[in-house]
Parts: sequence; structure tokens; C-alpha cells
Amino acid sequence: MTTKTLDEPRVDPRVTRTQNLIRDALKSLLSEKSFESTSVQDIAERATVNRATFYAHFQDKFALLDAVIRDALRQYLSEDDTMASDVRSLLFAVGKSVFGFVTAYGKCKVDRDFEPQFERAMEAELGKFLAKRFSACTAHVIAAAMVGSAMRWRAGERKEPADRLVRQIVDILSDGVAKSPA
Amino acid sequence: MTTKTLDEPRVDPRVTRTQNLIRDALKSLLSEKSFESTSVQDIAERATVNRATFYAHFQDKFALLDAVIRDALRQYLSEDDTMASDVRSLLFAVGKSVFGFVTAYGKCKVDRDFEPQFERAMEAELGKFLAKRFSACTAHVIAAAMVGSAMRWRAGERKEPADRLVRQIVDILSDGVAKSPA
DNA sequence: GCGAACTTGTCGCTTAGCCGACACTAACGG
DNA sequence: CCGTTAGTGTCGGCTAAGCGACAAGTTCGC
Repeated sequence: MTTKTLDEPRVDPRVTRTQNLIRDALKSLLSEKSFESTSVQDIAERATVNRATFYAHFQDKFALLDAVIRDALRQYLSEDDTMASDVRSLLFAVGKSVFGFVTAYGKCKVDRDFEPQFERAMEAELGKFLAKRFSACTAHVIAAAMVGSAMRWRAGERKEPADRLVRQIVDILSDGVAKSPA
Repeated sequence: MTTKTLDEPRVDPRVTRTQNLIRDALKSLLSEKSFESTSVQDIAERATVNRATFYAHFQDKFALLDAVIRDALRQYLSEDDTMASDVRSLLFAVGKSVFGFVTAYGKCKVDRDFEPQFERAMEAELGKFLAKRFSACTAHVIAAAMVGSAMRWRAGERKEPADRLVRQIVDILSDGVAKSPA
């Protein structure tokens, strides 16, 4: 059962195609060079799309990066067993998704533009996902905790095993800070 | 040194893109099903291109197959050391290219439409290539001999080693039938 | 300081591609 | 036999994408 709610507003196939071309172009470029040193021209060229066409679809390269990251994370979140009913297993599944996602993007060149965008996009998308299960406030607390931890772990070059870290985070979130060991 | 003769008539990037999309679509489909059972609709769909657009670029699916095959063979012929000056090594290099090419297309489903088209396209393209070195008549004799042998070899499921066969063909072509063993 | 080279957004005009519909042919199956 | 289904090739009207040029901003090195 795909999510076909029947009221899709008909989208020109050219539009979806060029959007995909542009998205793929950025992904491909990010595996070669830093986001900072990647220009809109580079992206358009790689996508075999005119530069003006790029701007017809995205406000700038940051908006594109945002879209790409959010889509990819949504993919991760939908695949996993994130449909668990009880809170602990749900959180654990989500945590695994997030850390898996961060690992997948581990090869991207780290630069001043990429990192904050990466974090912001993840947090927003994860928040949106969690809002289906929790109150808005709770959802964003969880999202911030998960993403923040993952980014810290990423920056530390992932020395700790992800699973153990995720378990700790889940413990803290579900039982509260008070009950966690000093 | 690429062949930029300076008088290229400027081609719209959309055109080259859709042509590539269509070509790739056919290649991709041929690795899954027979050419016969592949419709123009299938190709257009896979290429994310409208069916009408297909007809703006190719007369029908046969013309497309022709173009795809010829392009691929040209690739093979340009890569190899087919620039040899003496006739024997030139013929040998060409023979290797042709047999290599046929091998590469060995996985394609064999059907009533594909085979003749395959042979015709190869022969034409190879003839064109050889015409740069030989008279038109000679070129086509060689092309027919090479391609015919390769197709026969292909039909026999390639029992003989290609190298030995190519050597025999080269011997016959360069020294004449009279001198070859019975 | 000041050009040179490069990027960014944006605009009007042109063009390739999408759509829907059309008349046709071919292969089935009741 | 004729209705059903699927494919083919073509057409006129609409729309997204390409082009070239523009002003404006950045980063150089001289």
C-alpha cells in the first residue's frame, strides 16, 4: 500500500526528472569535493541542466542540500522497524536509523557550510517524524538529543560503538536523567 | 586532441540528454528482456520521456537499436590499437574488437528481431570504419567476412577460442583463399 | 586602491518536450 | 464473428527548460 491519497495535483514528469538530476548531481559531487567549494554552476553542469533551471527549483544550494538530506533521512526512517509500538524499541530503532545515516554520510568532506546544514536538516526531519508519535515539544527534545549525540559522535570520528551509545541515549530519554549513572 | 572541427552546429543540451536517456533505457531493458518483447512504450517509460518525444528522435525502435549498436561498436573500434599501419595487424586488431564486441552482447536475449539488426548494424559500421583504409569494395568484403564469422561463432555458442579463429580469418583475407589449407 | 576573474540571482525570448486525442493495426478469447 | 486489449505513429496546443545578458557581489593579486 503506497501512500496514494488520490488527490495528487499532477506533476509534470519533466519537473520530477530535473529535480532528481539535480539531487543526484549534488550527491555525486559531495563524494568528490566539499560542499563549500561546490558552486551552483558545478551542480547544474553535472546535472546536465541550465543554471537558471536550478533556480526554478531551489532557492540556492543550501535549500538543495537541505532537501537531499531530509529525503535521505526519511528513507532511513521509513525502512527500519520504526513502527514499534512501545517507546523504548521505537527510540532504539530511530537511534539506529540516525546513527546509520550519519555513518553513511561519513565520507562527505567536512566543511563550515556542510555541518550546520546537515545537523539542522536532520533535526527538523526527525522532529517531523517523531511528531506523529509524541507531542511537538517531546518530539523535538528527542530529535535534538539524538542528532546532537550523533553529530558529537561523528566529530569524534566514531570511536565508540554506535549501538552502545544509542542504548545509553534511549535509557536517559525514557527513564529520565535522574536515574542515569553519574 | 578531440575532433573539434570548430563548425559544430550547436546542439541543444536537452536533445543530447534525452537521446542518451533513450539509448540507456534500451540498453538497460535489453539486459532484462528480449528486444522483440520490448515496446516503444517500455523504452519511453524507462527513459522518463514521453512516447511522442521518442518519435521525435528515432523513427522506431529498430532505428534506435541500430544507433545504439553502431555507437557501441565505434567505441570498441576507437579504443583498440586499430591504428596499426600494416594490414595484418590492422585486421587482427579489428577482428579482436569485433569478437570482443559480440562477446559483450552475448547476454542479450536472442530473438527474431534482434539478430538481423545486430548483424546489419555491425557490418555497416565496420564497413564505414574500414573505408578509411581500404577501397569501398574491399572494406565491405572484410566487414562482411568478419561480422559473418563472428555471428556464426556467436550462434555456435562460442566453442572455439576467438583468438585462433580471428587469426585464421586474417590469414585468409590477407593472403587469399587459394593459399589457405583445405 | 583597482581591475580581472568568477559567482550569484533574475529576466525575456526561444525551443524541446509533455499531453491528450486521434486513426490505425494486431493478437486474442468468448 | 466481433469486442477487448495493447501497441503504433502523428498532430496541435500548452509548459518547462535553455539561452544570453544583466546588475551586483566576492576574491584575487598587482
